[in-house]
Amino acid sequence: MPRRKSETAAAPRGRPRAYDAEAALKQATETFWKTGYSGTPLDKIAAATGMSPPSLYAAFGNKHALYLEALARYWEMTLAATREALAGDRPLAEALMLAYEAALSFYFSRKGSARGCFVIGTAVAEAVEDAEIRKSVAAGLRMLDGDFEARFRTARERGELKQDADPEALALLASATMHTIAIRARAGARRADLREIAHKAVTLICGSPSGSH
Amino acid sequence: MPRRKSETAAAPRGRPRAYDAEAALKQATETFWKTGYSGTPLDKIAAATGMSPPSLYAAFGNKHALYLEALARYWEMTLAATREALAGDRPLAEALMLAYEAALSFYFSRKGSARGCFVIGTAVAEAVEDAEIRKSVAAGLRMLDGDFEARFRTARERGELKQDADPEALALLASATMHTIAIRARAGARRADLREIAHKAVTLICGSPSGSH
DNA sequence: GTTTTTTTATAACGGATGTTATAAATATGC
DNA sequence: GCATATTTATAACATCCGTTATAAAAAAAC
Repeated sequence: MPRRKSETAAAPRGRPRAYDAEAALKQATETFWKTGYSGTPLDKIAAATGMSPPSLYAAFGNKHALYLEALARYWEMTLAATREALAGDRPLAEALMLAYEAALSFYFSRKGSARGCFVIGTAVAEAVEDAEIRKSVAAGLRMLDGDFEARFRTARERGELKQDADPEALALLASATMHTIAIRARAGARRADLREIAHKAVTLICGSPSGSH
Repeated sequence: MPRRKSETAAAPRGRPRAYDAEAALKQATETFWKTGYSGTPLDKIAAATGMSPPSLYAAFGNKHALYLEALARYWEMTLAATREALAGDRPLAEALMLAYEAALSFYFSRKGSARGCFVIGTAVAEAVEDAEIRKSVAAGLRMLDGDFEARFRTARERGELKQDADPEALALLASATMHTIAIRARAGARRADLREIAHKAVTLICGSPSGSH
């Protein structure tokens, strides 16, 4: 019995696409990550994705739209990772450390080379003159703040924090810790040192250490 | 009585320079600040400084050397401002707030437009692929950490902090607060909100507020 | 005033940039 | 097999990029 292909729609009429848009976006992100938006010519994107410039334009519009898509996808992935780390019944300090560990796994590529945060390493540079990028950065930062604040609020309700603790202020310090790690990773800091920094920050933020120390 | 010109050396032989290298570097910095290193063509630098490309090359070498000089000068100025804020007999929380206020006065131009930190807004983007810029960023971050740590150490000696306080860890949070402010300023945050963030962070870092609240 | 020295302005250089026109290639529908 | 539809690869495009050659301009030295 000849089974249908897994795609729901019928095969389109013309020559089939030779690229996978999802995979291409991922590789484009990797390329922007290294040299930034202004610093990355479209040739490099074409080489990294294996797509020709016309295919890139057909798939994404233009360089700017492609970058915005990469930026949006990065926010989705990292915010999801943070939320997952903060969710669940883990103790507060453990949850925070998990969030920073998740971030570090983004900041260091699989080969171990430090590239830092995509947002802070590439979007922040464009944010002043590019309103769309600035808007994306501001919205993402707000989301991160909100996720941390919600977790601290929960912690206070659970009795993990003193009743007079300020969830908003603690969230700012938690975000700040994320930011400083992102910056330091791009400046060449070693992963172990950044983990240590995160641990020191978590210890101070939570009042008392959770694990060792 | 004909007084000598203030310059010590005798007038040089050829046609006199029409530019002031110091002022030009300042204007070049302002230009890089907005659109980053990769995003700023030399034409814009020439227009901002009023210098022709050959004069720029004679004065600074090339675009890369010019940027490095701007970066070095920025570090000098901001680190000096931080040190000055932290020096003296001011209470700890007041000294910290002064340091953040000094930073904010860099992050917002005289016309009030937000541009954030020059390092985080322009150098961090290049740091991954440019070893010289990365080195400058890393060194500057280390200095900032050190200045904060020294102040916290002094505070502990003076009894402003509990005897078991960890100056290194506190310095990391103080630096992180600086970094998060720098990022948010470039993402369009208002100055008053950033001042508020700084105040919240200082309150947490110092244990108890110094001024109001 | 002529020579020498340095800086200036103009324009050029080769190559890179983002984007698009053109035509060949590869699929479906009949 | 032929017409139709879509994507591909190649190359062109106008412009911009960082950098430098060239010659005029402006000062001191003699």
